[in-house]
Amino acid sequence: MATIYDVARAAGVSPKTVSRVLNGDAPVKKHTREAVQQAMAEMGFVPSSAARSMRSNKSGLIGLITGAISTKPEPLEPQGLPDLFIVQGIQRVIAATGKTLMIADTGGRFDKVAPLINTFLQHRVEGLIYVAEYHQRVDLPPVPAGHPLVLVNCFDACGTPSVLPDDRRCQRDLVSRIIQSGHRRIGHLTLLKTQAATALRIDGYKDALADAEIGFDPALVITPYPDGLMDSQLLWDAIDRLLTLPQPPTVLACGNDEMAMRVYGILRTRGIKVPEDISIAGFDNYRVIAETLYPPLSTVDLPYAAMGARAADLLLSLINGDIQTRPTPTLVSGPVCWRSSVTTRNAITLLQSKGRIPQ
Amino acid sequence: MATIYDVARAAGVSPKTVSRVLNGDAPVKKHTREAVQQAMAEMGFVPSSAARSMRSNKSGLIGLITGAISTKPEPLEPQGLPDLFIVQGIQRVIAATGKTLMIADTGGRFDKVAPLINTFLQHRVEGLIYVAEYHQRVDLPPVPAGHPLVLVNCFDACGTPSVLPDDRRCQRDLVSRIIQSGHRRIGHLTLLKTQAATALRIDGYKDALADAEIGFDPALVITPYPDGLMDSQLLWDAIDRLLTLPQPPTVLACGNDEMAMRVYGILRTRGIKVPEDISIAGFDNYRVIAETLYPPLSTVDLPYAAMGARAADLLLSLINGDIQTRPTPTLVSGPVCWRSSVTTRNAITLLQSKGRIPQ
DNA sequence: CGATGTCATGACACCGATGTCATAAGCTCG
DNA sequence: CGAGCTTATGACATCGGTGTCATGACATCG
Repeated sequence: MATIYDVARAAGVSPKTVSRVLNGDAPVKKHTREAVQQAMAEMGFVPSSAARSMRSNKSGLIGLITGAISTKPEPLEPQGLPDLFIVQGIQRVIAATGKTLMIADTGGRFDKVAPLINTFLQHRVEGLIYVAEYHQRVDLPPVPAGHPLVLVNCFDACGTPSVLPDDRRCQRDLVSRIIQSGHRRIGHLTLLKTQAATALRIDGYKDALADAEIGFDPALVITPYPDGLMDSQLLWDAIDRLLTLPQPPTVLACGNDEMAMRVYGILRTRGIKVPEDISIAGFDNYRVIAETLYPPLSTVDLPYAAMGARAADLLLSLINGDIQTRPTPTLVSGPVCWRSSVTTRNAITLLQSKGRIPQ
Repeated sequence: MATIYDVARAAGVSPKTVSRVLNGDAPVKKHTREAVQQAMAEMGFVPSSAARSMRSNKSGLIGLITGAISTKPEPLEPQGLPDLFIVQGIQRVIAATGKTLMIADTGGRFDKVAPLINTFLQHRVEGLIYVAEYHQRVDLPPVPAGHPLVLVNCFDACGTPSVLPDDRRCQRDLVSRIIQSGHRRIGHLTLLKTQAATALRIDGYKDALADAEIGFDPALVITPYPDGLMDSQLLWDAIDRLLTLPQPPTVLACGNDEMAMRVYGILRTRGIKVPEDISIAGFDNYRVIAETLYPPLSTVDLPYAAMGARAADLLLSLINGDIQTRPTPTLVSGPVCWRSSVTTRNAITLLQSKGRIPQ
């Protein structure tokens, strides 16, 4: 591969002049410049970023660690790959700055994180991003000082800057929108209790109820898969428990769009129509599901790409030294995506259930 | 950041000795080695791969270009992100060799491919992989000689080594399995005619029919979205045309799992039961869909991860010079995933439809 | 006209590893 | 005991760019 020395010889100038043409950091006579450019083109010269970064101590690299790209232990968690959208968002912002992203995944094994960080440090990355597969607490191996690190979709105990989904606000917005449509009894099928998002979303659910001055009924909140095993029978049992309540819910707000999809299937085989008999809402706006289901699913968009973009911006600020550290996590929320899986209950029904009009 | 010179000074040895400890390529007295290792640990020394690769002319980097990680122009094609699984497979193989993967995406814009290749060349990648989003022909900008390139999920006119899904064989296997279950009239809802996979799959469909000595009826093969616009009405029209045939199909083999999912929804709103009234099969084994649908979807696994792994193996061989070029594309197929969306028709029905038993 | 300044270019050192060769110490063996 | 060998270590050049400083050719100005 040709070097600036080869180019310099061919163009009859010094290597330094070639460097100047490359970077445009000092004036070069037009005639000289063109000779150099022609030589570069003829020889197919491509500058070596290794040599460049060695001298300048700037690699132009950003390291990204995720479990996203890898299959988990098997079987693949059908999580919905939200982390991939986070990577998208990061990629877009980083690419726009001319830096290059190095992506590595842990293959699901946490003990690979330290070696991966080491590899990145060898490449002298200017910053590191860690993307978790779902909202969780993590405990990363220590990163030497002077290497900015941003966590996305996760947080740690030592106040590392992080970008998190605003589960509470999203759930609140969704439930508020449902209430606005006239529903008063809202069932909530949660994800696992162990997931950080679950408690936050229950808080958001309660917030929305409180805003509308609706009392909270714990019987309406159920965790269908308490042990993480996704069994249709368990899901039906949970739904059944809700539907046989003295005052059954008119809508089921599911922990995510995938669960909503399962609920669709189960209800239909039981002869219950969606949304005529009962309304369904999801969470995540996992579009392949939400837009393809019939009827299309009302859900709330967890803006994973935006989270990624925010994280990248934050990292770039840290690299530039614009800001020091941000101990408070950055919360990102997304819009409610209203489709047709939740019916509008009319005002009379609404007022009746509020007790303002006798039934 | 500490260098081997700093370490050498701290340990009272020469830089070269530190290098020997690092690489273990020459004997070092135990006492000396331990002193060096301790110094390295204390100073948090991490070798610079830039310096290393400059001297050795080996970067240990593999460049991967894809549109996978990026949102397309908007709206996001709900393709199913198969290319991400390809990236998984590549990642796993590359990581096992100790090399590092640099991933960049085109953001859907083809004109970004050339600059991305250039960036990778600057980093002196040892090889390049291009991953397409769906089986297609591509025409990449030229890559300078001496840089191995492998195409995945795509091929070009100049015989660049490529790894492709064996659409024909997969479709044949799936249809054969359907025939084995007693079906004789098999509807086929194809993807776009412009997609490379479509013609191959129709060939596979015909192969399976021929194997079972069933005549091919062109009326059973329909492209529901001829213009690429996914409209439920168009899909219903296509299904309706099939169901109103003199001899309607007993099963619908869909172009992919997502289409199958839409078909589920549409049939149900028309009061047609799956699989009692009509069986459905998909394509891709997009698990979030295939396993979550109710009933779970019979489909065929396009082993994207395996394709990625094969591509990475192929690239590594090219880098090592083990092989020259492989002008024939490598075809990869996957197993039929039999679930419960296709019913078994009993032998009498089968024989009747073959005309061997009078009805 | 000479002092001063600007422009275009080159010489040279340097970034941090490693390959090559040299060398000192220790050992074997005739 | 010294030639010859192995072992452990160091000096130095090198990879391909870029930062620093120097230099020669002109232009400007008092």
